[in-house]
Amino acid sequence: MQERYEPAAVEAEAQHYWDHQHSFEAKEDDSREKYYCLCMFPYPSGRLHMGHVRNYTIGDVLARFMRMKGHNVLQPMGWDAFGLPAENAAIANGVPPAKWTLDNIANMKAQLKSLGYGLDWTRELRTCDPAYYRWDQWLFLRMLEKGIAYQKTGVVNWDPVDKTVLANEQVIDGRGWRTGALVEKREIPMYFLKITAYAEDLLQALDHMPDWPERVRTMQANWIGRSEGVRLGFPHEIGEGGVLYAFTTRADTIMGVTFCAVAAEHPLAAHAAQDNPRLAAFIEECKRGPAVEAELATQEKKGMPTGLSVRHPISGEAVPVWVGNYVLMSYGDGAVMGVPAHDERDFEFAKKYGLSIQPVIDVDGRTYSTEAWQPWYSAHGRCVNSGRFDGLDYQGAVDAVAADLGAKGLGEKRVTWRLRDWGISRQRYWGCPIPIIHCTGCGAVPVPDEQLPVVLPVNLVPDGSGNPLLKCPEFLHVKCPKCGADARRETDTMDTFVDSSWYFLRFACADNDQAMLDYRVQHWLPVDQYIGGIEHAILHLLYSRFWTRFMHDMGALSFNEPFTRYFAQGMVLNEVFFRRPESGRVEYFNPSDVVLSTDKSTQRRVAVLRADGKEVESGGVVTMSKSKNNGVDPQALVDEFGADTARLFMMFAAPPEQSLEWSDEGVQGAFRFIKRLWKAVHEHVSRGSAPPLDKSALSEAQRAMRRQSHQTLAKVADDFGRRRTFNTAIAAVMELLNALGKFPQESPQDHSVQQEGLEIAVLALSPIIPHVTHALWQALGRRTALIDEPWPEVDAEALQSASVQLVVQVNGKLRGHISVAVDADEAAVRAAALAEPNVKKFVGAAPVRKLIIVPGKLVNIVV
RNA sequence: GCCCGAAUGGCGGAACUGGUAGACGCGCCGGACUCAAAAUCCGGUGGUGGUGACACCGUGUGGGUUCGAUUCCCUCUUCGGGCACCA
Repeated sequence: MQERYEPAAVEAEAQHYWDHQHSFEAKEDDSREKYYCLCMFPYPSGRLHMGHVRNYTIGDVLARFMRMKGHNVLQPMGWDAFGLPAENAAIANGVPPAKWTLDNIANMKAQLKSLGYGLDWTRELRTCDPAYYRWDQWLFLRMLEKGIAYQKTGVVNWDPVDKTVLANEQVIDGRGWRTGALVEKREIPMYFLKITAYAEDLLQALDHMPDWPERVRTMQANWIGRSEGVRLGFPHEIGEGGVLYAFTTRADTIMGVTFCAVAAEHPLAAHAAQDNPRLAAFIEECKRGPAVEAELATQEKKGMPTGLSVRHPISGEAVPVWVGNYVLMSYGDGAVMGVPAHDERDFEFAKKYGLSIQPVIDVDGRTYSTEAWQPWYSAHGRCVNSGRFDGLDYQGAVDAVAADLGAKGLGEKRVTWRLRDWGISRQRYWGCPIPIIHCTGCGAVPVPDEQLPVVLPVNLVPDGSGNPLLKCPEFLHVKCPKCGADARRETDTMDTFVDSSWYFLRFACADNDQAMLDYRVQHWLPVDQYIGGIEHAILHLLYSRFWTRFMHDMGALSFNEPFTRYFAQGMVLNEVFFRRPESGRVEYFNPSDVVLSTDKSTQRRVAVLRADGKEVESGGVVTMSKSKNNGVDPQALVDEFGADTARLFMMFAAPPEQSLEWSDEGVQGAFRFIKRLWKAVHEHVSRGSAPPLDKSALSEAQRAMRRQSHQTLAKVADDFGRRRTFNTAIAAVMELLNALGKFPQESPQDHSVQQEGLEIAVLALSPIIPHVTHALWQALGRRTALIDEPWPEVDAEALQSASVQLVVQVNGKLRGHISVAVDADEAAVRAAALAEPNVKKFVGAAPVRKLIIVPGKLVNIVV
C-alpha cells in the first residue's frame, strides 16, 4: 500500500473498475427488491453547479447504501434539454440552441463521471431528442381526445418593439429586457391542460403520502387551495339584466356587505366603461399592470366606482359596484363582495375610498372600531346586526344564508379552487412543437399519430424578435391532414414542464422506439426515492402527479403517484463580495478572488481583492448565483482535492434538507479527514495481518472498543436509511476513527479489534467516498471488490454492557452522574442518586417531594 | 401581500420520542517536530466569577405549559424558498 493518499490515481482506478464491470447497469431482476433512486435531471446550462453536486451526491449515497442492503438499484440520468437559456445563448453568440445544448451536455456528462456517481448511462435521455418528445406530442393528442387538453385565450407579456412574447423573467420593472419598451399584456389563443379536473384527487392523496415531507404536502395543499363557501348572486338590471356572482368563504358576514368589487376584465366593468372614459382608462391601467401574483398582491390597492349598483340578495338594498385592481378574474367569478368590517383588504379599500363599514360579527363581545384594522376583526363569532341571522355562529349562519339564497335561486354552497388549469403554449422556438395544424377550412386539426413526431428544425438561430419558426417555411407550410388544403403548422412549443412531467417513466424503457412505455415501467416504477430542490416542491411535482394520474386513467399505468418518497434538499449558499462605486453599477467579485484575514487589533474580519489588495464589502451569505458572482466551480474542487473530498464536504457541512454554506476551510477539513483515514489504514496494515478475532477472550478495553465500532455501524445505518442525516453519520465515523487512533496496539487481539473497526469505518463511509474506500478495502487485505460488498451486520453481543451512566438532576438542574448496573431496580437507582456527594449538597435537609426516574437516562429529584 | 420553512459558541452544525446544550468539523490559542515554513502530531477553547473543586448565566424576542423546554403552544423580529412563461 502506498503511504501517500493520491486522489487522482485512486479515483481513476475505482471509476475504471466500475465501468469495466458495468457495475451500475440495472437489469430487471425479480429475485431482488427493486429500488429506483432518482435525482431531478439537470438543465444543461454548461457546467455543473454546487446544487447539482449536492443533489447527486445525496442520491448516490442512498443508491449505494440501498445496493449494499441488497436492493436491485436503478439510478438513471438524463437532460432537461429544452428551454429559454439556450435561446438566450443563441441571441448572444449566434450559435443554434441545439449545438449549444449538446455541447453543454457533453461537458456536464464528463463532470458527472468525474464525480464517481453510480449512474446507469445506458438509459440516458434528452428531452430535445425527437425520440423523446414525440411522446409529449402523442400524449398531448390523447389529452385532446379526452378533453383534458383544450384551447382558450391566455394572457402573455408582449414586447411591442421586438414583437415577441416575453417570459416573466424577461420583464424588468415592466419593461422588455432587451428593448426597454413598456411591456403590454395580450390575450392570445393557447392550449391548456385541465389539471383542475384532478384537483380533489391531487389534494386528498396528499393525506396518504407519509414519505413526503410535511412542508411540501402543506405547500401543495395550499396551492391547490380548496375553499368551501357560498356562491351568491346580486341581481341587477344593468344592460339586459342579470346576476353578479361572487364567491365567499364568509357568507356569515353577508349583512355587512357595503360594496361589490369586480376585476378589470369583468363584463360589468366593460359595460360601465362604455360611456365612462375615466373608468375605461382605469380599466386599461389595471390590465397593463403586473401579471405576476407577487407584484399584484403588493401593489397599492386602487379602485373606481362604476356608477352601477346591484341589489343585496337578502336585504334588497342597492350595493355599489366598483372595479378593483386587487380582484382576480381567474379566481371564482372575478368578483368579490366587500365586507370591510371583517376582511382586511376590503377594510383598506373602504377606508381609502370612504365606503361605509358595517360590523356584523361579535367576537367574544369585543369592541369594534373603524379606526384601525385589528387581526381579530376577521375571526369567527356570532352574527349581530344581521336580522334573522342574529345569534348564529359561523357554521349556522353559513348554512342559513345558503338555504335562504338557495330558496331564491340566488346562490348555493360551493367548493372553489385556487388551482388554475395549466397553460402549456410557449411562443418560443426551443421546445417541443405542439402537434396541431391550422386550416382555414377545418380549424385546428390534430396531427395524425402516424405523422409524429413533428420534428423541430435544429439549425435555426433566434435573434430575439419573434419566433424563428414563423420564418421557417419548411416547417410552417403544410397540408391539412383532413382536407388536403394548404395549411399552417402551429408554431407554439410546449412548456418545458411538460417534458419533465414524465421523464421518470421513460428511464425504464428509454430504448423503446415503438411505444412511449412498456412492461419495464411496471417493474421499476413508481420511483422509490426522488431527490431534488425545494424550489420544485410545488409546480414540477404537482404537474408530474397530474400527468401520472392522467396516464393511469387512460390505462397506461397501474399507479397514481409517481414518487413514493420525496426528499427536498436545501440550497447551496456562499458569501457575496462587492464594491459600490460612487457612480455606476455594483460590481460583484468571486470569493475565489478575495482574501480573508482578521485584523489583530480590532478583531475585525477584512476582505481584500487579490488583484489590487484593496478592501471589498461583504453582502452576507446568499444562494450561489451567476448574478451575484459567488458560485464555486465543482470542477476546480475535484481537480484540486478529488471527488471524494467534494462529496464528503457536501455531506458533512449541513444536514441535506437545510441550506449549506460554502467554506474553503471546510473542504480542507474533509480532505484532511480522508488523509487521516488513509494513514490509519496504512499504519495498521504495516504491522502485518491480524489474526481472527477471539470474542471469548477480550479485555474490558477491547470490548469497549468493539462496542463503539458496532454502535457506530448501527448509527450510520440508521442515519442513512431512516434519518437521512449524512452529516451525523460522518461525525460518528470520525469519532470512531479518533477512538481507534487512541486504542493501544499491543496484543494480536488489539490488532484484530483494530482491523474490525477500520473495516466498519471503510464500509460505513463507502457510499459517501466510494473511490478511496475502494482502495482501502483492498489495502485491508480483502480480495472482494467493495462495490459488491453487502452492508455489514451489527454484532448484538458487542453492544452489550454491564453498567450504564445516569444523570442526576435536582429540581431539573444537572448536579451529578452515577453509574449503575443495567438491571438495577428503582430502589437501587434512587439510593445511588441520593448518595452522590454533589447531589447530597443540593438536596441538603429538604424533604424529597418527588423523584422521577427515566430508565437508562436520568434521575430528577424535586425538593 | 399570501403560502411554506429557518434562527443554538468566533463559524458550519449536534442534541433522534420533552430528559446531560454545544457531539463532529472549522477557526483560534499553546506545545512538539523543523535552520525555517508548509504538512503532520499532542493539549486547550460558550460567557462571567473563582487559585480551585465549583457556582451563576446561556439555544433570535416576549409570554405560557411542565418536575424538566433548543424541542410543545401563543406573540413579535430577522433571514430563506415559492407565487403559475427561469428551470
